[in-house]
Amino acid sequence: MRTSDLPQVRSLRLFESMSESNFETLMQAAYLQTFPTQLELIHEGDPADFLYIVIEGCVELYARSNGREATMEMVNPIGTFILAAVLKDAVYLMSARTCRKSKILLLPSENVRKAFEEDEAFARAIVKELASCYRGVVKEHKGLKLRTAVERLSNRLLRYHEDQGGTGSLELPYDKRTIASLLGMTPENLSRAFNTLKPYGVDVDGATVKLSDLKSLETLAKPNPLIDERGG
Amino acid sequence: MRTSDLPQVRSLRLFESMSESNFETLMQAAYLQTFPTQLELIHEGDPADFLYIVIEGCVELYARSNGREATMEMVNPIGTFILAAVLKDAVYLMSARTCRKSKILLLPSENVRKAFEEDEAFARAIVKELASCYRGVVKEHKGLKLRTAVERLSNRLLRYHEDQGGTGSLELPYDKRTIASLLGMTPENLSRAFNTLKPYGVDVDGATVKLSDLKSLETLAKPNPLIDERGG
DNA sequence: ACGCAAGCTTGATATTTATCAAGGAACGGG
DNA sequence: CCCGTTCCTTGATAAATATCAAGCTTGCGT
Repeated sequence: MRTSDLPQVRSLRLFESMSESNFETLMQAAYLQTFPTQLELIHEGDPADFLYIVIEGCVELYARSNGREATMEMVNPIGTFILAAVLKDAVYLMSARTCRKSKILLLPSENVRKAFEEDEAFARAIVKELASCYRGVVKEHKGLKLRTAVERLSNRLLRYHEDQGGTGSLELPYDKRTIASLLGMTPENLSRAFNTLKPYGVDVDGATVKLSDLKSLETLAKPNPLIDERGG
Repeated sequence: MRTSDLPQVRSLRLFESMSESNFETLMQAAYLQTFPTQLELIHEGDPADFLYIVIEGCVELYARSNGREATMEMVNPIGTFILAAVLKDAVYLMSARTCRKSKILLLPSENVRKAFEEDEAFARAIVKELASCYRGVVKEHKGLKLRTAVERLSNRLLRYHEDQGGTGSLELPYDKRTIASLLGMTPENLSRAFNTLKPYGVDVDGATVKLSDLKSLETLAKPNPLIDERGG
């Protein structure tokens, strides 16, 4: 793989405490590939052959059942996905596809598990990472069970707003239909939810959203750190 | 703690590969307590002081936001809860209360983290346990996003039925209102969902449910191992 | 046995969310 | 520049789910 990407990968919490030689061994087994947009990287139910790390671009994790499909999570650089399946040597629970041209690092499962067995620091880092992932899903699940669609949208807007500097304006990072599915609603419903939020100072123009009355939006959204805070 | 409970705890996947001396040290710091029913053991937002292990009885994990409350998970013997919060030294994301008189083992967080630092086998076992927990929540989340209330109930009945030996009859393991909340619906809706399932051979009498037409129920439920299978 | 409380069910209704159908804006390829 | 997508929005309607208000068991304590 190209050495210019290595420092980025190395700086991931997952790898930073790993021994230099184990890191090198692991990276020598890795494949760095660039994929076009909308390419299915993995399919739920398949055995976990690789651990994936998004270097550039963006990946959507989604799942299907019956005829329905739901977006589960979006993975941005530098983020990993499908760690649990790799460690358990189990099948993937989610499918993954690029949502734009993306540079992805693939680490063969066996090598990851070997590094996990041989490098204690790596094993401990994995625990931290998994614990964070676990808490992330629990928060998502809480949001879905305890909030209405409009509340989920409000809180998501507040999150994006803060992520982007809190300037009173934000850019939606994904297609609206993707955001709709991520929030557990249909695209039509997302449109209507945006309309519901107009009186709370939310103005949408394409992917740009202006928040002109944060206080009132927060009163409606009632953000809760035990649902909305990331990394906590 | 009473030594008669030790072998059970030791046999948990989490502890079985731990060194004998580290296990003993950890257990010497532990408290074994019996709690009455409906006692709140932990409250979401509080710092994670203990790792909990249910020895006897049953514990409900639940969460609140706005005025709403939702059951997140039921923990039965011998099961642990709040592992991720303990490892991250973070606050609990969920509250917990006994749903009957319960014997609980409490391991102080610091001792768990110390054992995690000092016992490599324990650290690795924790990874396996966390990966399983993670996949468990992902499955719950998929179920909620991809299935209707009636489908969730059907699949849950099929699961309980199988757990209890597949004799055509099953006992609901919790109050109906708890099951309703666990499945993400109101008690009224659960009642109606049971009525909806009558034509599929589901007959309810108190906590006893008879399944007289498994084939037809399965056709409706469309069970999916990537949602319903535990430990997979 | 009686009365009360808890848990569940049912009915009526309201709210939320999804579906279906159509139309409009934006954008890329020829 | 025009055509044909794709994406989004809107309106009408349907389905799913929640809420509110009784009422019905059941079981427990007295």
